[in-house]
Amino acid sequence: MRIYDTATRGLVELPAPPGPVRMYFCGSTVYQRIHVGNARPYVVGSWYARWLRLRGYEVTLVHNITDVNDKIYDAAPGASARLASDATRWYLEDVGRLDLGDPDVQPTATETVPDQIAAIATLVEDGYAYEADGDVYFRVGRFEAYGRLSRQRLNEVVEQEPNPRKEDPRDFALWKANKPGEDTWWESPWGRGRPGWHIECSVMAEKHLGPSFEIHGGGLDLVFPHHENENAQSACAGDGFANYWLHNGLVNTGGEKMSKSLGNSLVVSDVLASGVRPQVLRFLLGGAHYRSAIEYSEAALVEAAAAYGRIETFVRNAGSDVAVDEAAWQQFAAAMDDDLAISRALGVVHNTVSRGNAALDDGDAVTAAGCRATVRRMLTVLGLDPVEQWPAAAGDLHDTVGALVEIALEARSAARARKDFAQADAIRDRLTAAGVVVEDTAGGVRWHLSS
RNA sequence: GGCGGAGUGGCCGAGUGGCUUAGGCAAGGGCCUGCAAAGCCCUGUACGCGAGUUCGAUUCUCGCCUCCGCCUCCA
Repeated sequence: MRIYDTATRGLVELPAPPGPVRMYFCGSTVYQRIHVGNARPYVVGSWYARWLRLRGYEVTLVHNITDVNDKIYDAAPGASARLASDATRWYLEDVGRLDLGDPDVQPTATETVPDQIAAIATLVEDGYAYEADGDVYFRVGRFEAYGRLSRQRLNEVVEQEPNPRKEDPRDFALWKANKPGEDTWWESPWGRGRPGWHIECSVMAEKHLGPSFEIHGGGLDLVFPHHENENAQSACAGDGFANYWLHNGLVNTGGEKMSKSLGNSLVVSDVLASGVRPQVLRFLLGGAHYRSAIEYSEAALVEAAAAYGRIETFVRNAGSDVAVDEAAWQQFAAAMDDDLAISRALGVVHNTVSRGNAALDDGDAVTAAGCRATVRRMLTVLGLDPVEQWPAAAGDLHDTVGALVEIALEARSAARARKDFAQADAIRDRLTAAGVVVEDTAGGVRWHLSS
């Protein structure tokens, strides 16, 4: 199993199963509903974890929730705690609707504040940090590896707002003294305040995964300064931090990155409410290599739905499963083992679908069923198995709905047999209006409920 | 200005020093079909520009152009 590591800019071989593989992904700052871009690291993290588990690794997956932040104060003056807890609930709802199974732990920054204060105190004691007027800053100069992850040159890093409290303009805040209007705060050895963004993640990761763990992930836009700073805080003590850094490409819309601050966010809950199926959204977000940027648009969504629909139709048409085609599975697995080369893996899926369709055309039901079993096994790893998504009635002709539909279809067949096409079409139209999609295929008449 | 990434056929998107040069979507032709849907078969010869290395480069090197991200909150 190979994985691309941002720190070394190359592929590295993961230790053999069972690992362990402990993974931490930066989740979202919660002050509004998550957008499609926020969903990508969630999808990528889940898929990585699912694949590693299938390969026999012991995986622990942590996705954090940042629920204390300037943005939250700004968005809800005087009611930041309330907004944070509402938005945390929204986050969990939205991410749950993506339907990929829950991460093992989803810690919040606020529940970890005491640990953060302890971590900051240790850094101060050891001389890596200093207090200044109720703020605490990390001494960047004390950590000689600073800049190595993001390959920034320290002297080129420009500070935007000069801050006279800092010893060095590149130092960053670990603890921020309470300011007027900031209505969520904690007591600390340095007075009232709240933690900085970077220390939150460091502490949440180490609390749940230990001082040293395998993979730290997040969006490509977090490499600098966020991950660089996390690394500095956590690695300066000499007990390590993340062994590998994994970054997903961004989701663009209209040619530029989707982000809350640019105001071009497309919110996951709206997208799903508009009728886009979660599996299509996942198919779109995962269809390209996880490290490249993807463009999110109406057209992209339509294409993803068409591509996924082809696979789904085949699974619907191919009858029941028999033994998996090992050769195809091996090709798929080889792509997945190569830093989760999803596009290549999906190519194998599509090839298997084509082979299955051709077999169906030739009346070779056994080959078709084998392809179906193979496709389903591949898609299950990605949480995309169509059968699992279908309403139970569609797969079971023995329940009430199925029995009624069967009766209607028999009447239609009889009408067709006596060339009464007007009657046959009328029956089909009635079924369609009732949400039952009827298809005449090489293998006979099939039906399913429209989504 | 500094750091990093990318430019592939109508669109999306893999990949490779030459070999059968993925795959999907869309398009055209054919087959099947009462119609429709689904499916099958066929068609399209692409790698930003300019040099260089090489017997041969889309793939390696250099230069250039363009785009994106980061350097400030950001998945």
